[in-house]
Amino acid sequence: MDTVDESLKQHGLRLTPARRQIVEILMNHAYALSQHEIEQKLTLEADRVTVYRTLLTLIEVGLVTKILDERGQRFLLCRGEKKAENAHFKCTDCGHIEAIENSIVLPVALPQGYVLQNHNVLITGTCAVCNENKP
Amino acid sequence: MDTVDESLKQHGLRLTPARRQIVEILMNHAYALSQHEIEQKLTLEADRVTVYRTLLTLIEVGLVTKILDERGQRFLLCRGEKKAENAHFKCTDCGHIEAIENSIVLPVALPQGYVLQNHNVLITGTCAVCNENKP
DNA sequence: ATTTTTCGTGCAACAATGTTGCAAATTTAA
DNA sequence: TTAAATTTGCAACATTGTTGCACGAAAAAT
Ligand SMILES: [Mn+2]
Ligand SMILES: [Mn+2]
Ligand SMILES: [Zn+2]
Ligand SMILES: [Zn+2]
Repeated sequence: MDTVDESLKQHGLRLTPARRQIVEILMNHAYALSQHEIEQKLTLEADRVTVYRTLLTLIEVGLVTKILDERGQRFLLCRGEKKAENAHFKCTDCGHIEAIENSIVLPVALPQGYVLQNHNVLITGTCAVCNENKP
Repeated sequence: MDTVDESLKQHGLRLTPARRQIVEILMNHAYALSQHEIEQKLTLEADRVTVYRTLLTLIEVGLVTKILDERGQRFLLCRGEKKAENAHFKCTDCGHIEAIENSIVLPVALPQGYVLQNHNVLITGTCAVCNENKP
């Protein structure tokens, strides 16, 4: 049983072709994918609602997390313990989105009486690759 | 000529009823409004496309900035020099969104070769008012 | 291995938001 | 007051999110 199946089993999910392939796709990408991008990378035929619900399920069990983009949401595998605690960087040139490791985003000083639940940080700019190609 | 008209003039925009009222609405709110919320607060009749384009224009000239929400974008007046450099807080109870003054969010240490352009920080949690009402 | 139960999927349908083209109306400049 | 430039309303379409329900597939029970 491979890593994908183990992950699904560990989270109490049934092994279905759609789940297997979606998790595998997310495993093979270091940056966050939109639902549409995931659909395009699927070799099997899956309805977009299936992809939608599969992602909901994966988030619910903690396998996947999402971040907010200008146009909708983007999904990526939870690595390690942290969910979306990292800031994410989106290159305005190539469009790739990646988690920024070691990014110190929080704690932010919230006003008195406020309680923190979650946060979403998207930083835009240009990545190293794109900056090299056009100096 | 009131503050609204001055702002519009200063940014080289024509004075139209829609622009006047939309800017006024944003001036009277400390938190970010969705396009739909703005529409609802208008007393004059304006097509949603007009609101859409008006907001685009206001952002383009620097009068307004937007932040990303789970469901679309939210708009607020630019105060002072800073655009959306502040973090924004959204209460999951009452839904209000406000800029967090004095929030130290950046600089985030970006990897070598990366260039920063902008950032968007949305923090979710519960606000002081909501926490008082339900302790 | 077969049945039963539980869960996942496809399809249809709808909601919300974003986006564009174009003609009519409005604002500003001449 | 007229002409030029800009803004608006309307129609139309795209994208994404969301739900109900009947059917199919996976896991559990027998
Ligand atoms: Mn798509
Ligand atoms: Mn609306
Ligand atoms: Zn890039
Ligand atoms: Zn609140």
